[in-house]
Amino acid sequence: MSTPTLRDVAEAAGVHAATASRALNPATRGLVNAKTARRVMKVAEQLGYRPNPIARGLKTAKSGTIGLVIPDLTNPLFPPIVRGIEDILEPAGYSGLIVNTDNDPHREQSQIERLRSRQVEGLIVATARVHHPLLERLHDEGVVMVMVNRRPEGVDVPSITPDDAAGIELAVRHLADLGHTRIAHVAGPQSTSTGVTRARAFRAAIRTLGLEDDPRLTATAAYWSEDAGADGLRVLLDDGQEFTAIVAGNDLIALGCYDVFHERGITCPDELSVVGFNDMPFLDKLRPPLTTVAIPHQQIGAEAARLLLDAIADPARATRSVSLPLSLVVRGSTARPG
Amino acid sequence: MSTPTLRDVAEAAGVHAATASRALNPATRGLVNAKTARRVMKVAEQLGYRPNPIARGLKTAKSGTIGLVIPDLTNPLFPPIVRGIEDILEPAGYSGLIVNTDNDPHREQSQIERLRSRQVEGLIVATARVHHPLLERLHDEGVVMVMVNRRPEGVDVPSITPDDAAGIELAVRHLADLGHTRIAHVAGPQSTSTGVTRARAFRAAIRTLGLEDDPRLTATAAYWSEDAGADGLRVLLDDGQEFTAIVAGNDLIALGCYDVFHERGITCPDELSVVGFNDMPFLDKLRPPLTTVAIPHQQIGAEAARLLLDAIADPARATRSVSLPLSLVVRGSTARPG
DNA sequence: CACGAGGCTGCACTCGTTTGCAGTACCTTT
DNA sequence: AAAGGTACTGCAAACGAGTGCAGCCTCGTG
Repeated sequence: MSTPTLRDVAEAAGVHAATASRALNPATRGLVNAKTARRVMKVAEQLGYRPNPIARGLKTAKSGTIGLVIPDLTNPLFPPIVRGIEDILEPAGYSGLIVNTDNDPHREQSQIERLRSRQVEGLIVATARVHHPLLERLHDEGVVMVMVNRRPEGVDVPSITPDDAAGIELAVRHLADLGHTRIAHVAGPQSTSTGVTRARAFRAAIRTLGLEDDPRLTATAAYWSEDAGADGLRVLLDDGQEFTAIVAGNDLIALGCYDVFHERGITCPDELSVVGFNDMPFLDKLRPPLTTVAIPHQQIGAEAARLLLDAIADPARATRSVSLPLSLVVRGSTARPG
Repeated sequence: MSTPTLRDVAEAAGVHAATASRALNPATRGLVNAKTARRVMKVAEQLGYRPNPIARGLKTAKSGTIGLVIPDLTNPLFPPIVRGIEDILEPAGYSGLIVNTDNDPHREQSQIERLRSRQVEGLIVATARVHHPLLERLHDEGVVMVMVNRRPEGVDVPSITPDDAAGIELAVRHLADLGHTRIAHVAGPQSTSTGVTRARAFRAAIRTLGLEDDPRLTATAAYWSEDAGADGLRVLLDDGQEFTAIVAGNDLIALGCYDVFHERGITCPDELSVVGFNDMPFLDKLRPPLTTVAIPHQQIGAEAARLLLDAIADPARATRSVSLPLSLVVRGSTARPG
């Protein structure tokens, strides 16, 4: 026979199913005789009874699942975030349902529909599009959600973001400490909020540290990609700019810089230092290993899950947002200027 | 008000809930008058009706979910597999529930318990332990499952595995074609089935290609790790063996070889060629980019999902197992012998 | 000793959907 | 015109657990 039901337990313990239900539920256990409760629990244990969450969900309108909306699990950015989320969800008795949107708005919409029809109790959204009417609508409909890696615009939704500005300052300060004075920035696309924030933070850090604040030392990559990063650095180089260090908008852009080094016979870190952003896996395997700003992905995920659970428990609570501190991982791509 | 229920639709369409149910379900639609069916469907559409899978699951004892048991999502091996699985599951109306075991048998057990109590209809297991009493028990209890990356021992369960032997032969043949005759192998731990299979395949390939079959050209790494790989190569080198190319048990071991090259001033590929195994992400970013055998991770996941869906649809069907062909990705770490 | 008050427990209904069975109406056939 | 079929449709009972309500028993109190 298959898994025992509540009735089986009740029968075996010689009580009514209702009593068994109350005995097994810590919240209602006080309503039943302590001795009876113990007996029921023991029988349940012996029979290996597991409450059927589907049946429970039907009655309580709670599914015990939450939806994780991400662009693509294959992007190494997300697995640690997901892991962090699951680690919090699991002890709380929740499970995560992952959907990939591939950054396609239609897919995103239909995937979220799927999640909603599966009765998820909340959403953790990690997709990156800036303006987002769908999310506004969901929020209006009372769907509980939390955003990750991006501060929502207009919508009153809690969010978890890395403190980009502080991270950039960490990078610049590290280079300044090494003795660099002319530092360049290959920024990410200025159509993304991260790209803008980091570029702005770069200039701010340069100024507060009293370094040379030359707008010509900033190039912009068209995409968050290796190729675009390489192009960005080439522009700087072909422009005849002089600099001894580069702060890249993210790790992929830094990898693009590596390609240009190779192509033009520049040695790193002797002639040019680079620091990346994100701390993707395997960066320590590069030659030279890349110095980068590490984002606490797992912690971000965990924090997001905690926020969501709070919001589910008490939807009225004021939305709060968290900005997590970053750290610098110093490896071999940065050194004193030659 | 919240999402409309089947009864709401039925009422709005002027029929009984049972009729609405039949009209909405393609399988039973033939039982109801075509005109009525159309009306019901139109009303459902207008009201934005979404069947509640929880209620449906309660009645049909099908949850529409399947469990994905993996050691750690953070390991870059798994995201593509998971992605491949989800891509098949989704159009079939299923969702995957991911759990991480961290290779801890206790955790594995409790996680699988969790999945079962959530009424998953099947399991895709990608954990690596060799002997596995838990899985045998589950199989005996009639739990439908599929194994990934590992052929089950003793248990009669379908599995999807990469064709390791063919992959190794690809690597050896590539090196032979380049002109190498004395090829070494830094094997993975011989306590793992993959380690054994690949080492055996290596010797077999050497012989079929008529190369020098010298047992002293094989060293064994104690773990699937960079350090262990480095140690393996050092043994070979210190032994005074002569060879011009290395087939590494996997990419991490190959990375270990890179470390030794660096440490002893050996240039790759001029003095020594290397080929890895797995095609981890970012291998193309190394200097030199690593030639390696690529495993079709996503396809493996997809195939596993297909097999599982088949098994769910028809549990009686004979278990079949699939071995997927691999391909060689030629990059910069292999060249003609100097 | 009678009565009221708790403390427990059981009854029965509910959640939203599916499905066997019974019924109705209409059509065909003899 | 009656009998039998067919094509629908409705009724009601599930699935497994949660919960308001009523009833029972027991104990304490006046």
